[in-house]
Amino acid sequence: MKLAKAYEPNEYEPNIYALWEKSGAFKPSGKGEPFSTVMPPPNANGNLHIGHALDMGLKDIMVRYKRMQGFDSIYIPGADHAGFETWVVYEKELSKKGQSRFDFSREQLYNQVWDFVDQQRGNMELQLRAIGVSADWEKLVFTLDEKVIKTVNSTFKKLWDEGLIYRGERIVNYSTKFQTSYADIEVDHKVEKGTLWHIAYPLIDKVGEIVIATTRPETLFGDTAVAVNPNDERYKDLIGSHVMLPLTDREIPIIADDYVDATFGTGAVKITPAHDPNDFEVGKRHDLERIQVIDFDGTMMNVPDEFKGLDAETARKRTLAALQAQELIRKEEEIEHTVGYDYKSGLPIQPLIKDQWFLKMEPLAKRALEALEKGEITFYPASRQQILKQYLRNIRDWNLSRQIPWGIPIPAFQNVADEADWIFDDRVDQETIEIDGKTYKREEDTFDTWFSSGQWPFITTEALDGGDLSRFYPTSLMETGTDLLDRWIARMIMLGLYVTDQVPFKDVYLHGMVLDEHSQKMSKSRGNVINPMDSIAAYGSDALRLGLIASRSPGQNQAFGPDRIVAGRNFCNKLWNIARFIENKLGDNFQPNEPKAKSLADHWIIGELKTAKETIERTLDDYRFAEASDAMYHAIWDSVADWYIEASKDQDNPDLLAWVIDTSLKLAHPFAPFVTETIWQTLQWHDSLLITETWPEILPFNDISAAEFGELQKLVNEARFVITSLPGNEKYSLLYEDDSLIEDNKDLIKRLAKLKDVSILSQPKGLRLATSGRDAWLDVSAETLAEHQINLEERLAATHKDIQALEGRLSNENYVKKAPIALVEETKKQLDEKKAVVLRLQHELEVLS
RNA sequence: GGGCGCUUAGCUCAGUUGGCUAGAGCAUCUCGUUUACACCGAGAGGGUCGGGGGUUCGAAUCCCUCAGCGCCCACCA
Repeated sequence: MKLAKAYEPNEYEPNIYALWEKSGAFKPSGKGEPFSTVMPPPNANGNLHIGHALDMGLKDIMVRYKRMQGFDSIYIPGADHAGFETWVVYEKELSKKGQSRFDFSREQLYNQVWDFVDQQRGNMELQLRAIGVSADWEKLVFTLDEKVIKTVNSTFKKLWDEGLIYRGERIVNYSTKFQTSYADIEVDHKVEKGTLWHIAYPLIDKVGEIVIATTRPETLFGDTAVAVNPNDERYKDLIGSHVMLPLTDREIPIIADDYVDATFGTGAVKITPAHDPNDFEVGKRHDLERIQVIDFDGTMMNVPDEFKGLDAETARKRTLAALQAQELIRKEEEIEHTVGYDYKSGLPIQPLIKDQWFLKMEPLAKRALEALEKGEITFYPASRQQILKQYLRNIRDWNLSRQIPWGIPIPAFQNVADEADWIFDDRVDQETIEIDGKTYKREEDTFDTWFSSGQWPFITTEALDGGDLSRFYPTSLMETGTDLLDRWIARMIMLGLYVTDQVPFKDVYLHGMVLDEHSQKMSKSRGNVINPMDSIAAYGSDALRLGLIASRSPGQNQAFGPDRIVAGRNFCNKLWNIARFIENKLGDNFQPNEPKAKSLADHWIIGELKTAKETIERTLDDYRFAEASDAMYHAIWDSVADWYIEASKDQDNPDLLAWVIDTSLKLAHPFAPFVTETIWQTLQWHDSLLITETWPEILPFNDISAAEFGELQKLVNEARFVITSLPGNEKYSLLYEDDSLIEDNKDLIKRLAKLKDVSILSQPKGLRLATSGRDAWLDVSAETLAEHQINLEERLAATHKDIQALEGRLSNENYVKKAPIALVEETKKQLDEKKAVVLRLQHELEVLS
């Protein structure tokens, strides 16, 4: 088969992927040590972004590498219903149609979203194929699959039975925009400048007032006390007396509580148990009433008529105006404080009281910490483990319930006759159930998405049922973005240990964010988003993968631009053209025999590929993707293409040439799967798939012959350097004196250094190639030589400097005594070489003068 | 307030037990169409590795310190 002049990835990629998939290459072999990784299920609500391409690409490199190395390997794909995230997307769709969630029943909504997601999922899976993930599609798990729900429910029941689940009224982070509560880690905390208003509350029992300080005056209507520190001398006498709550006719007490910091503000705090977590706790201690004044939709309630229905921000302005009118504002102070924002809408989060399901985290976190202390999981980069530990040490209970219909229903029912009586039952398709003559009503909330995602490794590997994938649990590698350390990694470790008594994975690799080429975050609003599908269409899937992993280190955010993709594309084309040359050279009917090194170049290239192979193994085993890819890239481009292919034009060893292309393709395959497989399929001596080929074996070679080729390279390099530094574009001949290495490789040297000729002579003549250490000259004319004198002097000076440095090192007694012997020997050898160069240069200068 | 990270060539970044002349991609300059490739080849220039100090025979790499930048966590109203 004749290959086109340039590699056109789009012509081949879809067919190659179909070939792999059809052949069953993605399935585990069932032989060898297991290697497994699970896909962080992409949200089934839209398109993949560039981060996915990196995420999926890194894992795919490992899976392909391990597969070729003979591991029983699997990459388990997934799709996430992404409860809240999808819900937000779907609500937008609804509002486009002029509809809202309130127009439908829970079942209707669930079904509508299901259809929406089903459609999106197909699209997403196509995109994953375009990225080239070698995932076992038959094992795909969707987070709303029957088996997922079953496992999630049984985990919930276990937690419930063991007293780790509780339901209660708590202050929760509430999004008034999306009308659901959030987990603590879903709140964006921002430090901002704000105003601390000092407001006078008139005393009732006594003459005077007490001044409280607050940043949220609009919640004043929900105040049920004023608190001071019990040891605060200023207010000691006032404890137990009452104040009149401004703008109302309500009397509230002044109480003492240690929570109050006497040094902050005025030392007196308004207590609003329904709208502040601290006040909530104070309220519990003092048995205070909770008055909700901000409704779940974010508008004011239980307030005087003129404030009713206002949004919180407007209510704040009006409240301040009303207080101003009554001359109750004593002071305005600028302060820095943190404000919680809805990570999705950007609006402030309202702390509101709601009955919610909570998971006690402390016992789970404790086990996770123990496992981390024991080193049961290795982190890349290691520093992230510290951050995780810190998170686990300060963990708070997890609010599991979300007030959205899209998700796994919480399997709980409430006795209609007894509000406090909740039971576990998974018959969530029924609104009410009867048990022992009692009627129970279904919980309407769904689980936080991360509750199911947190069980992902043992769900996808069917570890609990002993399914045929259970040999892959615990999984080998968990690879995801640094941003998911707490919300996903931590929870998988905790729930994994809780449910399976094992850590869910051995290694965790975290990648940083893909930023745009100016290190700015990619975002639609900035318009700097690189769409992976567009890149693939323009440059090919391999180019994108190569570009993404180049120069990237774990946990580090890194800029990424078209330059890197282009470089990847160019590499693929280089590989393509190496193949074109070789196929052309070998002919259509070639069938290789046992490859064997014959020429110096043969020995040398085997050595180069050996080094590359070992470097790739060493780095990849340590997840140093960029270094591995770099080693592969330069072995193929610099060694195979620039030297070996050139050398092959003057020699004939087809068996070895075939071995070189085969080995190159194998080494490159994890990094550039499509182009390597495409080429493999065109090589007529293969009837296999590269994807399931074995990792290359290196042929025996002779070190000395390889080193001799290195000598030739040195000579060629010097000739090239000297020729380009000479004026004009003349061609020169190389003359040599009794040198069998040159004699035997005349044609090669002539070709590589672009010489007119290479010939033996009896008398030295022209310009000597001094640094290569051989008896070789270029036939440079006397006039040119005179001009060249300066060049020689410069080189002599530079060499002298090198000698000085080397001698300095060797004259240091401690260096000779303490440095490794090999290093000292190397230094000595270098010194000798440099000295020889000086002699030759000096000789040249003498001849010239 | 705690924790983590970054500062290396014009740009974006690698550099893992401290050891040859500190690397890559892109960009720049010179030359070149020799049939694998101009998505190319040959060559070159460009860095006091943020500043200062220390440990060491030897530091981009380890320690201290200063400066600048970024991220995460934290209920002080």
